Amino acid sequence: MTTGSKRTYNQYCGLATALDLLGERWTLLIIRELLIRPRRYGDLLADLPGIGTNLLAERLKFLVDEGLVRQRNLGGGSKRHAYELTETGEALRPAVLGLARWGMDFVGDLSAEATVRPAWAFLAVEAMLDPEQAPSENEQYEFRVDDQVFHIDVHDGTASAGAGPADNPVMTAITDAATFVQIGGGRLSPFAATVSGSLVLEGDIDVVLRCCALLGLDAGPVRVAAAPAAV
Amino acid sequence: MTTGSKRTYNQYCGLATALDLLGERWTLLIIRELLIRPRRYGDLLADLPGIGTNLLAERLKFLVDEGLVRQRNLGGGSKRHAYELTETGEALRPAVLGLARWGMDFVGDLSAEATVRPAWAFLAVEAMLDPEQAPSENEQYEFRVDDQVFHIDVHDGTASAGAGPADNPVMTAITDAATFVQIGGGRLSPFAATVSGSLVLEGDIDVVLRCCALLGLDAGPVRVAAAPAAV
DNA sequence: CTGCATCCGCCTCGATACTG
DNA sequence: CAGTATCGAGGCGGATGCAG
Repeated sequence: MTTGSKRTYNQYCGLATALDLLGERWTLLIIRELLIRPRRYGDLLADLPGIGTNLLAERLKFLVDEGLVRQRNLGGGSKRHAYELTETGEALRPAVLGLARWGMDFVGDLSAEATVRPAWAFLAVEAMLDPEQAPSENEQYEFRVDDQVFHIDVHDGTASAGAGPADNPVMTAITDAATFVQIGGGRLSPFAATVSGSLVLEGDIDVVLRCCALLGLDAGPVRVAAAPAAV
Repeated sequence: MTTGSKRTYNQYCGLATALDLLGERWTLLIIRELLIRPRRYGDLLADLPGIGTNLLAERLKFLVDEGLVRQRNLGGGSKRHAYELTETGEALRPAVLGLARWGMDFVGDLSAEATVRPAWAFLAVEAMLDPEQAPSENEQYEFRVDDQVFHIDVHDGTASAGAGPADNPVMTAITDAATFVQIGGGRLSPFAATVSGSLVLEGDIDVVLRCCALLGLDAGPVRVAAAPAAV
């Protein structure tokens, strides 16, 4: 903190400007966590293994200064507060989801050291949602990934994801976070996951196929099982 | 290069995986340049001031190894080749444009040391294009930013950007790169830029307003000038 | 106990010099 | 022209300390 000289690309361009704000290590992962829900400092520290306490504090202070994040006061003591995104930070959601969608095709095999969090599955569903594929039926699909429950709501040809259970789901998917990411990355078909038992689907076969299409998924050889007449 | 240990977030998540590939310094700016057009090593070095020769070589090698970039052989000597994006790398376009669009609202005043390149204006137009706002008319708008010429083609309710001049433009915008970015970031209205002479617009006023809407721009008090009856 | 600040070893970065 | 080799500076990661 001597000269205050910050490393910058010095380019008059939107992408370079965005990277001057977000390009440093851990910054976009902090944004990801806050896109899921507001968090306390300790929550972020626990959900981002390896970040180091000084870096997290420094990044948060910078993001607050730049107006992407603000502190909301929780009741209790003076130091009890949560970090949450401002409107400006929230505006990053489509861009971050775009990167996440692209990266899902590159997730490798699950190693022993890798961190897995069910909350990330919620962002994955948002990232996979293809608005063009929204079915004409008004219906809801519910997802239970470990301890996280969220849903997709299709209404008047528009699909959106939301936290918590669905009001009246026509399909329910129950699985664990690792299986969910593997399916999203195309490394595992919903059919195969159902056979192995790591995914449990409740709902009509047509509904399941509609939901898979909405998420850009190839369900696997489900049709064959349902209609053995076809090759 | 002893252990080959690469710094990774070790998170089973699409965004973390994407950042393991793209999150290091300069990487996304290299992708940006290749999204505009293929480049030689020397071109990239010239268009990315401050990168350093070793970093550029290292990043390119990594991107080639990961399958995002490939080398295309140009005629001449054996060492004459250009770098271009693979299909996988090209798939980053929407995500990168999303970040660029977000960042445009944060570009500050143009400083003396800042680099400005007219080629970036092409990506800016792509990033600003709002498919929802495509007019019903089939028409083309041409842009001449310094030495770069590109256009928007609206056809059957779909708008797309392309390099080179338009076949039959109903509007032509002539400006410099700095002015273009300032307009895109909302720091300058097309109207004000026209008054100061840094932007020259040729075309019917209705066409200009349609083009501004397509790019998410507030044209400025143009209506007042065209119809002085209104306040 | 939570929310940071300080310190230290190491790795990445940026710039220059050098080679095919 | 297209990189490789080298080295100082600074960002990062982990442990520890401390204040409210």
